[in-house]
Amino acid sequence: MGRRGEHSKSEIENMALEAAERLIETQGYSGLSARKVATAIGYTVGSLYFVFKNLDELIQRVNGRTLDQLYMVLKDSLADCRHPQDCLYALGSAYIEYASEHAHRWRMVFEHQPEGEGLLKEIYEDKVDRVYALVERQLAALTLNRVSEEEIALAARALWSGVHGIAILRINYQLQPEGQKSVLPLMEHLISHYLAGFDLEQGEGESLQQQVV
Amino acid sequence: MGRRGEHSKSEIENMALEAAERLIETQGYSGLSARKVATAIGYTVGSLYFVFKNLDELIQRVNGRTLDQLYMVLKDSLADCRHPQDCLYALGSAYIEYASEHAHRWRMVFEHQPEGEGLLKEIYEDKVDRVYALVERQLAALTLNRVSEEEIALAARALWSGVHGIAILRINYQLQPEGQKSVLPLMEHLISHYLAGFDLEQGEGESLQQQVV
DNA sequence: GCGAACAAATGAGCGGTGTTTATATAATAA
DNA sequence: TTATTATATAAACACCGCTCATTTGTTCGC
Repeated sequence: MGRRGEHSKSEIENMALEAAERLIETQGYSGLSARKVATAIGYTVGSLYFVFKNLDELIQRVNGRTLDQLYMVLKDSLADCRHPQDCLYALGSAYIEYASEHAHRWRMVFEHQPEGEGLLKEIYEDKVDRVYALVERQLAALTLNRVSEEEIALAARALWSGVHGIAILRINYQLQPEGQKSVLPLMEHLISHYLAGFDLEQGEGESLQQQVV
Repeated sequence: MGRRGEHSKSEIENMALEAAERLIETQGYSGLSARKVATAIGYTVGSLYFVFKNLDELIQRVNGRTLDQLYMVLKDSLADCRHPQDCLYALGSAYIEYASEHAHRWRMVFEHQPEGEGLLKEIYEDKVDRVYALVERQLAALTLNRVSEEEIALAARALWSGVHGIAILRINYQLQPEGQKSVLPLMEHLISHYLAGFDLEQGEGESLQQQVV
């Protein structure tokens, strides 16, 4: 055997990532295994380890692609909104919809802890930051320059933690009988209340500066 | 061998749960295995399956105990507060502290999906509801009877999703160099802004009733 | 006291996992 | 054409969850 050159290294890489995504999407994390991925692309286990250091790296790569895809979806969701608050609703709606449609793959992004100090981890964090930046931009537009950049960053993380939590609620109950009702009003409720408070408190001097994570 | 009657079934059960908790707390979910638990309590694998249907059930039992413990901690955190908003801060602070101190075990509660339709799952959900009820009680006190019970329940879930997200931020970055700074101001920021918006919008008629999950 | 019945505990075994490595093979260079 | 090099393989290792025939200790009827 040894069909040298039939597929380039990066081709195998792509095939493996796509196969892994398919497995995760349909069977969840527990449905993923090196042998299954290898079989799905017509190779054997060993070849996978020729391309990826280990399964952890493959998962991180899948997560990276998921984050890219999520970013695109969120970015596109801003096409039809004008007022920042509506744009935040649009982002929240798109976020929850994506999480719901790709529940397994989406969950893996947050549940799989990237281990080690590799370059891959930094790329990973940049991708996360890029998603948050979309929220920050809307918050900045909403508050003009009345609020510091740092506080905007923190507000985005606090607010989006809430939207994230609602997305988790959504996918946890989407298989139950009473899970048919929309969760979007809950998301809008959270955002509107939060923003209303933001406008109110502005000027009271309760700064959050320097309070990073 | 066969040391019949040395430990009762429930004794073995308890020993196993404690050993499992220790393993999870120190090595995370991946450090847990039936053989390790069995060895830790001086038995063999087979005996574990005499007490638990499978490893999934053992994990659900561990999660149940974690939820009980979390409930107690949250309940105790309310001892020194008077105003509902301060009580919410206290709950948030206790929640984040518990999550941070028992990160692995706490994460498992949310990341391990209870499978099947067993009785255990319902007990599990009751334990979750009991935790939410602590938040609902403060929100109810804060809004008196201006807000319906159902809306309170939803508000509690929306708000606490945010606090939960902040707790995740906390444990994700607690090992990093810049992770030393407190996340508590971020939590108070979220709660105060959300509550401020709650008071504002009240009366505008944007009801969330019937919008369950 | 003794054998039968029963409950408790074992440990080998099954099919699976991630990962490593010696080996075989196909494409390329000399 | 031969030697080299890059691919791909299959076997092996140690572990995993889980099952079950078997052994063991206890207890009960006689």
